Amino acid sequence: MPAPQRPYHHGNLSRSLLDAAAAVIDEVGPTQMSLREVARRTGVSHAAPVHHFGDKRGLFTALAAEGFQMLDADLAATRNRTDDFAEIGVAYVMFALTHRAHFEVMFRPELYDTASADVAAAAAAASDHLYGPSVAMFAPGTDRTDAGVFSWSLVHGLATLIINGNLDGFGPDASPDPEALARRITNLTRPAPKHH
Amino acid sequence: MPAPQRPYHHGNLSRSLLDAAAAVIDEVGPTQMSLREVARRTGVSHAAPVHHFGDKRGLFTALAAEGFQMLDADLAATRNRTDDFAEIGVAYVMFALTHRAHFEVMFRPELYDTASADVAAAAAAASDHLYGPSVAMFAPGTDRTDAGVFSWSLVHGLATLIINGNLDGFGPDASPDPEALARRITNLTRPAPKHH
DNA sequence: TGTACATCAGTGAACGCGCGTTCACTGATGTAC
DNA sequence: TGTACATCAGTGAACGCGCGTTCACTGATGTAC
Repeated sequence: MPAPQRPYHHGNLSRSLLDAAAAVIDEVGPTQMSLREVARRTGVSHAAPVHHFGDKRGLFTALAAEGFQMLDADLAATRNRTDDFAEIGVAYVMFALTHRAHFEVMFRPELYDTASADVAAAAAAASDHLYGPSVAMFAPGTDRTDAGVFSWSLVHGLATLIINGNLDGFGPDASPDPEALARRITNLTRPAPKHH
Repeated sequence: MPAPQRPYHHGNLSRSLLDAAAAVIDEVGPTQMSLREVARRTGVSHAAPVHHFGDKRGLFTALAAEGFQMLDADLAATRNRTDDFAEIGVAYVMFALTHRAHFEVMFRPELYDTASADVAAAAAAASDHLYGPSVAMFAPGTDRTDAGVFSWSLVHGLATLIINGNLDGFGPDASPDPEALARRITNLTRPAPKHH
């Protein structure tokens, strides 16, 4: 007898559903993502996701948690290399661009369960990587929260404008090489070009 | 005979629909706004909007154009008072917070017709008010576009983080007085506290 | 080594819903003569 | 001043659609004994 083309049990459905969800969100945005489309792409009945995420909100919560964990990991890796905010900012922007679906979900708290312990822990850890190196950029005595909000706003705004396509057509350098753009922008926070 | 409670013709339907749309978007976001709900709130048949905007995209286009015009007016008024980027940035953030619905539509180009002449003209005028005062903040020779993208990212990011509720719980000063927060943040762009 | 049984993972039909758009229509308005 | 008629603005029923969720079910797996 021939082996069945696909076994009854998927084996890795949770993972596959998350990947498919990210792909759908990349294309149509989080609010237009449907569970049925995600199931369809995974080749599974549209009722199957219920067993893994409960409902749509559950899937978003899983994506948000995963996103903050990845962001935390990326920023930690960069910070392991340097404490220069400019580079950490570049890592933030690059995370947003390469994990656009996760990024979009993460910053729409109305989509998921923000009380989730997974989400909260990873989000706190990630934001610490931004806030920490920020204070060093400013005059002594600058409020730590203000410094953090400044840095976060800068890189979050840049990532958002690029993702939404608002920078398209604003000079030749805006789109083609976002990493170079991000590096130039975050480096503008330096008080003076002292380093050679 | 008693006067009819409401005349057959609305008289100001276009304006009323735009206002209702803004109210709905304030509550559920642009992607969840439905034409039927907008018509419902305006007290009019759900097919009525067609006569004024053609389709849903048309309504979004009208909102975007109106939004950029209002933003342009707000920034122009501020710039008439001062060329200090910090104040212009505050005006940008305050516009976003007080015209949240318009703001959200304006920066989702996929929702509306970006080729609309009304939109393009107002958007260009508004961004000029940001780009202009930005260069003055940086060392001579700084690229004008980079300086503009920096400033825009900063204030756009701050507005976005506040609107999305991402700053909630990040220190006592984050939410209660957004104008004071915005002013503190934009003032951090000053090279040194020279002015008394 | 076998067997009974609980549990887990997935199916497919059905539910009720709200949506954008189309359609034939009607009431109101304005303009040509 | 009156009348015909085109145009504009709004109605309400109907269309087809995709959605999230529920439901009774079945196939597969693992574990107790």
